[in-house]
Amino acid sequence: MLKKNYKNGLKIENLQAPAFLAKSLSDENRLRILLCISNRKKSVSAIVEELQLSQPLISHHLKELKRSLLVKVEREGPFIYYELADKRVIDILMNLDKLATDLLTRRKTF
Amino acid sequence: MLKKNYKNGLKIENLQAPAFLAKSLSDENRLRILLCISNRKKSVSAIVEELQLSQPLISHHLKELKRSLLVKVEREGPFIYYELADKRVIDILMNLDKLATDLLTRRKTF
DNA sequence: TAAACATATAAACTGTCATTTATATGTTTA
DNA sequence: TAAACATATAAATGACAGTTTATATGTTTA
Repeated sequence: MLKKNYKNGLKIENLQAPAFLAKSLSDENRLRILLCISNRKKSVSAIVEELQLSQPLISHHLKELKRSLLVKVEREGPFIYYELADKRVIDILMNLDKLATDLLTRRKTF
Repeated sequence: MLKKNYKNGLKIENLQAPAFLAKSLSDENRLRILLCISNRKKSVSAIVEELQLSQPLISHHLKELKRSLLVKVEREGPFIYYELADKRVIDILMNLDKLATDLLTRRKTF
């Protein structure tokens, strides 16, 4: 029995990984965190300060981002620094944002 | 007060749209549906047949995909056809899949 | 118009998730 | 070692999402 590959390289029976990554990107606060650390690693308290969210909430989302392997963690004294594991996630975010904008524009135009 | 733009064009205070799109892409069955209609429009029953999921479940997910503007709908007689609203969503899926694969590989390697 | 078919909707259930509040762990400094 | 600080974890809560079962809507055909 032939399984379709959809020439994209995507296999219809194995979409668990991209779905899991997308779920990690589906929360606005997590996107803020990713953007916040997109240029350099930052400590939890620095992220809390920048995003004006509670420390437990930031920690919770960082844990989620770590679970999906999107961030790397590093200790330096009392501080714990988080950084992007792969900058390509920012490109994906840009593409998502562009697509969303275009889809919304089309709906309003037509 | 200057708001950072993160040179990516992404504004940290306006990530609602990409987060919403990502949420739509966060379910494996919805990704299957998107892939299933990636080449040509298909009727609901055709999708049900291909993916071997219940008809109400497919309808439910199609409604969700329509809500996020990712699919277009068209009636032809008794059939209702769904098609991709924008093929770029497939590129995004490919990038998500590649990133996921690489992240997982790295974890197992190091 | 009645029967058959395609699709959508509703209700119910279960599990998951984001957030808050409170507390614990671990590190540095005095 | 005690106090101060940085971060993580736990418990509780309310909201939401995926699935199933049952039924409704809408279209075609006999």
